[in-house]
Amino acid sequence: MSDFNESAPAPRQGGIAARAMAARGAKAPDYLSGLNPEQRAAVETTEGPVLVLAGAGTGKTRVLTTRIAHILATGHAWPSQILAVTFTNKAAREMKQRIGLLVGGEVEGMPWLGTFHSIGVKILRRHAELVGLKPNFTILDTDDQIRLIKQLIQAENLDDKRWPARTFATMLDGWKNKGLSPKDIPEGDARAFAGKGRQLYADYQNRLLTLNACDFGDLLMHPIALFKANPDVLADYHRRFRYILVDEYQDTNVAQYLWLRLLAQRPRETSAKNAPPINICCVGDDDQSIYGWRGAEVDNILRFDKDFPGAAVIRLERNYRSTGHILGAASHLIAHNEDRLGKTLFTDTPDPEDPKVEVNAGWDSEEEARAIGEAIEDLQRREDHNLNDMAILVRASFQMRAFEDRFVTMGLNYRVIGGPRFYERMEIRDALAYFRCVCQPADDLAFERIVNTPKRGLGDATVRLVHDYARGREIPLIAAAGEMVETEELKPKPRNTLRALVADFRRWSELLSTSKHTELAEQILDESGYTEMWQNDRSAEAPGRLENLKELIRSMEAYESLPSFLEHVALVMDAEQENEVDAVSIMTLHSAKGLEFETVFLPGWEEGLFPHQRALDEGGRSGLEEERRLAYVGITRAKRRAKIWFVSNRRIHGLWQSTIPSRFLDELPEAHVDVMEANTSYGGYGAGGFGGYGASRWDGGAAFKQSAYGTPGWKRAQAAQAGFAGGDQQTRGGDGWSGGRTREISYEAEPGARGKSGGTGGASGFAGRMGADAPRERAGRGHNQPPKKGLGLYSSSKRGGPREIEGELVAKSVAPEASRFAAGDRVFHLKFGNGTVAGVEGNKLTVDFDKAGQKRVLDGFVEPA
DNA sequence: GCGGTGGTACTTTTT
DNA sequence: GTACCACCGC
Repeated sequence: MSDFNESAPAPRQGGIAARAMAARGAKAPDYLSGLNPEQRAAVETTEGPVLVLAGAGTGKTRVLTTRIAHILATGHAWPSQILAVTFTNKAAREMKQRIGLLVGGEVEGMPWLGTFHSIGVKILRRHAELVGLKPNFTILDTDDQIRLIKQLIQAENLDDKRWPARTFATMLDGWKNKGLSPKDIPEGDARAFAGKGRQLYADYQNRLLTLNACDFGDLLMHPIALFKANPDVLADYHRRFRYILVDEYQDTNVAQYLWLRLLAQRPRETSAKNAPPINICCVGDDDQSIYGWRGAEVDNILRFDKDFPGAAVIRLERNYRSTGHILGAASHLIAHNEDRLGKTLFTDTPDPEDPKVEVNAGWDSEEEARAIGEAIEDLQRREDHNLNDMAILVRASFQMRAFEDRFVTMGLNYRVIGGPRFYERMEIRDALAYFRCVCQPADDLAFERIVNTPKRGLGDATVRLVHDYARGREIPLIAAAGEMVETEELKPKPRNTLRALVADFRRWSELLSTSKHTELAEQILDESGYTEMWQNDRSAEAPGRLENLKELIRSMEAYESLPSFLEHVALVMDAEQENEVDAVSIMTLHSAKGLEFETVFLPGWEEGLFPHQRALDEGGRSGLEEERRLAYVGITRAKRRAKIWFVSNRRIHGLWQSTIPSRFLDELPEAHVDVMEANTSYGGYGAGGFGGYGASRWDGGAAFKQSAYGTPGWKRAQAAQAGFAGGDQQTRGGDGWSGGRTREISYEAEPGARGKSGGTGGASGFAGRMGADAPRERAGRGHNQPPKKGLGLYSSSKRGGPREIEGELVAKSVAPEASRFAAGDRVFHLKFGNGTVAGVEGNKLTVDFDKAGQKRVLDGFVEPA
């Protein structure tokens, strides 16, 4: 293994360079100034295992990057001797950039800074043959994986409806997260899939080997197996990596843990007695572990000092991000968790002017969206607050819809973070499949994807024949196709088409070494008819897809060849997005981790949604604790303002349910919280206990500031709700949503509510807000009346709604001013396509779309056709 | 090869 | 309620 020839001997700790540094060191180097004592300890404790428990906003990334700079500056190691792993490409990019700021170009010499997966590939490419792969193996994405599994399930003669490939893929993922190979999986799992669980897993792995392919899990599994089976290889890495740094350690799964342990610990009976130690430093926050559901083991961080005896544990608790109220609220909340190492965040700069955390109540999700929209405009107007500094963090993505709808009608710029990503779009995947076939003619999955895209008359029947032929001879599909077109086995028409296609691929492959890769890529898409397919497509998405294809080619410029671009794409499924327009961000709590905003809106704090019922049902207490950590993450994203909302009615799976406030609200400390009086809103929790949780201070009006809850309006409203919810209960049943936490409607508490069916009495309470008839209808029918109102503009998002076009689809005109369009104009809309303006009202247009029918849209969303 | 229909699922998401 | 998928019929 002379892979490491470039690795010069490490500067030893006692070495001259290091001592010189130390001697000079009374005066701390620049990069250390500005660190607080704990941060500095975390940076300077270079030797031995170190666990840095870095609370939210305590300068975690700074510590990590400064530590690396320090190791380099003091001559403890060369850049190539540092292994630094992150979870996401984004984190890796940021780290690299920040190290660059500290040490300059030296960061370029850090080949081992990257995600677990990218480093995994790197290792695997060097030793591919040791696990039965060729070094140019392909990395499958989830799509390919599922198609492959499906084939295997069918090959086993299992009903793929009863045994969906998706489910198997999830199990597979779980096994690989735990580092289990087919022989290691639990008996129960082995018996899954009609007793074929283990068999299928083994088949799947074999199939991957013949395809010369890996899935994401294998990028960790293979290196682990490789290290175990080849101690000499592992020893080489031991010699190489002097310093190992791990970001977000609380998110590591078992496989990643095993991988790290192999790299960080020499076997005890090592011959290299005098070998220098390997120093591992893990940075994380147990309170921000929110990925248990995808295999992360908080336990890894909780157990660190047992795994690495003598570990120094350094706590970073000084928070530089948020106000005292926000920290107070978040800390008090998270203190309800039992399984934690315990940290208390504090700030040095409390300010009496700081706003407390707000809790607001609303009637339903539409009202919630409206009120938040108003709050946003208010901040914008009165405080000159940038939209870019505000975010709405939701528990589940279906919540986004209400905000999108509302903001579109308001003309408020927004951006949805984390929708379907660039490389996941159909057209991009198709294009990539073409490129893969050209670069790796054995990539059957890619070939299957595009044989008949665009439609060229090579349907299932033909493909099956080619498949059988290929199987029989154990050759790839393209090769099989190439042979078959010379025989009589196919009917003339498909034979000719297939012959042409095979010839195309052959030709493109030959151009691989001579043409410029961007030109070749374009040529492939043109000659295959793929571009044309979208040009001929009259649907509204087609122009966007063509644009995406162009963007794909453009982004290839940065790479030197098609294969190197494909590798990048396989590992980096996100694409950078612009932040140039001022817009409110809407995203899930999960995707908010690591971000910060001046103002954060946290809607949907209701039992069943947050904490999510499923987390409770499936995860029990630890599920609840993870939900609580999610809440903690949410609150700590805010620098200055956190505004929490809950509503009393929400539609889940199509049914309107009455909901009760989240238990997390009760876990917030009163001292740091303001309960807002509902002014434009009605939030009703007058009656009833917190089923099983005793009284909540949200149950009564008492806790509400300047309570309006004694007023007649409030009482009527309450009555209306009791009547409504009472009826609602019948329809709800035990459908999983309600679980044991169904709101107990307390007629006793509000006797007047009964019989009257509440509605009419409540009307005045709602009038002007809900529309005078809404409550009557709701309460009167007694169940499942959607508190429907409003125009239902923008029925919005199937995939490809605003979410997909993200950032481009923010309304351009915010102020309702005269429209630049007039009736009769032809216009184009990113989502609805072409249409004719039927009417104009300020900046709102009524447009008859050719495809989508008549819609009302803001003129900022369309352009002249 | 398509388009309509019916059945089903429906938290969170990276690589 | 709705979105997606799979299947069936033309």
